[in-house]
Amino acid sequence: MVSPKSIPQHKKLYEILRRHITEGIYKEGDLLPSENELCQLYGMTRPTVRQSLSTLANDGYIRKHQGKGSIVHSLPKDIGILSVAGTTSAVGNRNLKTRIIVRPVLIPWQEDFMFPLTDIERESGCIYMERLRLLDDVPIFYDISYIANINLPRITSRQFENRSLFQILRASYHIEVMGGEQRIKAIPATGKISSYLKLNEGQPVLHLERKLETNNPALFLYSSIFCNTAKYSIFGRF
Amino acid sequence: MVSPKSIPQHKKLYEILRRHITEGIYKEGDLLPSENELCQLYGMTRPTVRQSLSTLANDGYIRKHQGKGSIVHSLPKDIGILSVAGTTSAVGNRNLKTRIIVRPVLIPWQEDFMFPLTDIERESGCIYMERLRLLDDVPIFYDISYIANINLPRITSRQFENRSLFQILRASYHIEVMGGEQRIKAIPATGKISSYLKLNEGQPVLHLERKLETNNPALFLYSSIFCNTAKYSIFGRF
DNA sequence: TATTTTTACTTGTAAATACAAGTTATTTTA
DNA sequence: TAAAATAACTTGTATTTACAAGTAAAAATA
Repeated sequence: MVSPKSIPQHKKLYEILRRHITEGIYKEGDLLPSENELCQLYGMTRPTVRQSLSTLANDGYIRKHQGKGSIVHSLPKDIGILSVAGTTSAVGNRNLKTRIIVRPVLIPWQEDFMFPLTDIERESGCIYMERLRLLDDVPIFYDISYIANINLPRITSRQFENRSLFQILRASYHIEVMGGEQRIKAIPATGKISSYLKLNEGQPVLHLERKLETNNPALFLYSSIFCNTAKYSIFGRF
Repeated sequence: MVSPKSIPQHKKLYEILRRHITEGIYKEGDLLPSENELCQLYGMTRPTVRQSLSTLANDGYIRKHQGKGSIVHSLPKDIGILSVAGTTSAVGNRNLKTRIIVRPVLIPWQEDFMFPLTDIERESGCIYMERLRLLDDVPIFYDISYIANINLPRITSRQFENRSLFQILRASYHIEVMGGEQRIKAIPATGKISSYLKLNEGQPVLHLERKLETNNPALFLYSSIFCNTAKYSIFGRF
């Protein structure tokens, strides 16, 4: 298993501040303590503090302004790495439910997979699952996930109801998503997709094909996501 | 006007390396010179070099590996900030054309604009233009742009054919895009959209509403983009 | 020869220091 | 009072130094 080792100071401060922002201790528009104040507070030097703030800025949690300070720029609540923004009103995180359609099973990779695979991935087999995610009991995401079976013992027997796949991977296997790539297109709803998302055949559906990189350089998370964007938009920052 | 001032060293090196990567001097998978070599080559200290590399990594041009080095991870050719990835084969940049549908004109902002506007933006008026972007003579993007008329003299009389809006803003006004946010949805093609993109009514179209931040904190670039994703996907990295 | 160990090189983390440059509030001056 | 200058903040840039940790090739060893 992965040992905790010693976590660098700049990462510790990053996690502290990120938690303070996401938990609302610092609210949107608030000014963070100045770099020198953070130095004193947490007993670090300015380069170390600046590295934490730099990461926070890159991740979109704050904006830095020379002469002013660091201003909190909190992101909308996200679902995994995706975010939804209501077209009419803001969406809380409360009414989000996850329904499992196909429990995690170990299967061989399909020949014509949407992304090229390494030999190691092919040999390891594919953990496959299908989920439906609902907002206010309206199906929004139909999500097909594919993960190479590399160092993920007992994953097929874990509870995925109302828990993010990312949360489980992070908590149980110390796997963190580092970045990734995706292809986006608009397609007409057909068969399974239209029935799961409760749309008429031919209605437009957003289709995302994504490959996520993790802190394990051999392990990628793949997913094919179909979104009903009639009521909600996908929201993104870059 | 914006004076050139003195550009920081880390930014200079960033630009040099970025150009070397995009121009193919360093190809995908190549190892960049080590940090110490770059220090010697460009007469900088390691923290300065590291800042350049850190920015390159954040922008997705390289990946850093402890003990190994920095590996080039070049992005696909982009169109503005958007990227396209062919579903069958890679797409070069050669066959890309831009057709102006509505030349830049100064108009008042519409009341129900897709993003909230500041008073300064409203008072400044809106530079409006419509463009169609074609790949191999097939219309892919129908692009409506809105820019607040803040310090952009003579912009309505510039040449936009086959030049990116971003290129012009960067070259003529020293405006650089820092980041932004977007909403994505799938909608059915209607009227003008279906005719410009040569699609049947009701066929799925990708709709992006984006707000881009610039190095001028008062200036944002807004655009509403309709994409024909029947043949090509929108490609993104994060 | 094959394995292990060592060495050299890579990036990562961290400190202490200095000055530049932008912002804001205060103070001074007209 | 109102404008201008100043001072006291803020973040930005940059150098120097040191050691930790990961990687890969070279050398030593079995």
